[in-house]
Amino acid sequence: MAAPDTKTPRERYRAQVRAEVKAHAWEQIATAGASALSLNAIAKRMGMSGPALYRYFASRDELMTELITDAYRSLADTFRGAADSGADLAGLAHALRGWALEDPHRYFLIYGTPVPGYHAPGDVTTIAAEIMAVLLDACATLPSHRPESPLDIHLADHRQWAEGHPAPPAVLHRALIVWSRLHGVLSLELAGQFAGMDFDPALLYAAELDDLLAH
Amino acid sequence: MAAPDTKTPRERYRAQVRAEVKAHAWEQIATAGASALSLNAIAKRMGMSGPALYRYFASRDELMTELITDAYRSLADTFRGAADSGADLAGLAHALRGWALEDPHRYFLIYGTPVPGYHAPGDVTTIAAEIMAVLLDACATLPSHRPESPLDIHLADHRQWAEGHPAPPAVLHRALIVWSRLHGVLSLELAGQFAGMDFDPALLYAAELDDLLAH
DNA sequence: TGTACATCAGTGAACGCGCGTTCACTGATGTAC
DNA sequence: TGTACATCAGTGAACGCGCGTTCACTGATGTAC
Repeated sequence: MAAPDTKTPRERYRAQVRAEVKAHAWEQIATAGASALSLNAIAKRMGMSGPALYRYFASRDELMTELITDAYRSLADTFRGAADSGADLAGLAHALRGWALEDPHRYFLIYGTPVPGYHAPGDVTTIAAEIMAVLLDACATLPSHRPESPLDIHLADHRQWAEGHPAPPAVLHRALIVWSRLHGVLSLELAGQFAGMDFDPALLYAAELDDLLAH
Repeated sequence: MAAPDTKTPRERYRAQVRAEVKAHAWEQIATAGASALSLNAIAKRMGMSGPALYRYFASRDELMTELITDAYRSLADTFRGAADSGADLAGLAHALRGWALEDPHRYFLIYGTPVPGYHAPGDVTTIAAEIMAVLLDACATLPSHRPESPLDIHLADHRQWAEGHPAPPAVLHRALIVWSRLHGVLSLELAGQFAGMDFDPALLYAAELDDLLAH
C-alpha cells in the first residue's frame, strides 16, 4: 500500500482496463446470466472494438476463469478477515450471508449450477481449502453434544480434505453440516424459491444457525 | 390406460415427436447446460431441418417452459406417489434423493441458478404448492421437541404459502428446514462441490435426515 | 371401392443477428542515446 | 533537450459459425362423398 509503486504507468493502465472489463463482465452476468458473458458485448459497452480486449484477456474462457477465481478469493478473504477479527461460527455465518447478498451472481458462480464441460482451474481448489480451514477452525472451538453417527466413523477414515487439520471426526461432521445447511437456506433464498412465500428468510437462516450453535 | 384410444393417429404421432424432441432436449441440457438448448441442434440430431420443429413448439422458450414444467410435474408425482404408498418423512427424503440423482440436470432446472430474465409460468407455482403440501403432511405427523423460536412466532403470521393447511407454526418451520437441509446436501453433491473430498455424501444426507427425525 | 379435396408434416432458402477469434494495420506512448 | 527507435493499445475487415424465426412451397396422409 504505502510501498513505492514499482509499476510502470503502462502496467497500471493495463490493470485498470482489466478491472474495468471485469466490472462490465459482472454487470453482464447480473443482467443475462453467466452463460451470456461475451467479450464483444463488453467491448461495445466500453466503447471499444471487440478485438481490443484480446490485449487484456487471451480468450473468453480466461476471463470467465478469472471471474470465478476472483469470486473464490473474495469469499476466502471475507472469511479470513472475519476470523482474524475474532469472529466465531456465528460471525462467519453472518459474514457469509452478507457476502452472498452483496452479489448473488457471484455466489452462484461458485456454488450454482455447474456448466457442463467447463473445468475450474487448480487455483480454486486451493482457495476452497483455505475457506474450509477457516470453517474448521471455528467449528473446533465449539463443544459437541452429539452422539457418534455412522458419518463420524466414516469421516475418521475419509478426511484428507481436512489434511493438516487435527480436528476429530465430530468437528469435520460439524463443518459439513454448517456448510450444507447455510448453503441450503442461502441458495434457496437467492434463487428466489422463497419469493412467493412471504416469510423472512433471514429468520430461517438465524434459526438454522442457532440450531447449529446449540447442538 | 385401458380406455379406448380417442386420439387420432395424427395426434398420437404429434405426441410422439414432441416427446422425442424433449428427450433430445434433455440430452442436450446434460451435455452443454440449459442455456445451450437449441431447436436447430435438436432438429439436426433428429435428422430433420430446423424449421420443422416449429410445427411442435412455438418457440425455443415454449420448449424450455415445458421442460421446466415437466420437471416439476415429475417431482410432484414422485412425492405424491411416495406419500400415497405410505412413505413418511424419511421415505420422502429417500424419494427426493433418488429423483435428484436420477437426473441432476432436471434437479438444477428447478432448484439451480435462475436465469435472469426468464420467468417461469404460473403452472409451476401450483405444482410447487402441491409438493409443499405433501411435505407439510409428512411433517405434521412428527412430534416436535423444539422450543419455540422467533421464526415460529414469525410464521404464525406469515403462512399463506401453507394456506389450507392446518399445521401449527412448528410444523411449517419443520417443513422449511427439511427442505433447505436436504437441498443443501443434494445441491452441493450434485454440483460436484464434494468431488475432491472423498467422503460419501449419502452418509451426510442420512445424518441430516436422522437429525431431522430425532429433534 | 374409388375419386376429389382438405389437412398437415417437413423442406430449403432466406433474414438478421451476435459470437469468438485472427490479422495486418495505424497511431500514440515510452525508452535509449 | 532532442531525436531515432521500439513497444504496445486499439482499429477495421474478415472468417466461419450457429442461432431463432419466417415464408412459400412439395408431398404425403387422412376425410367426405
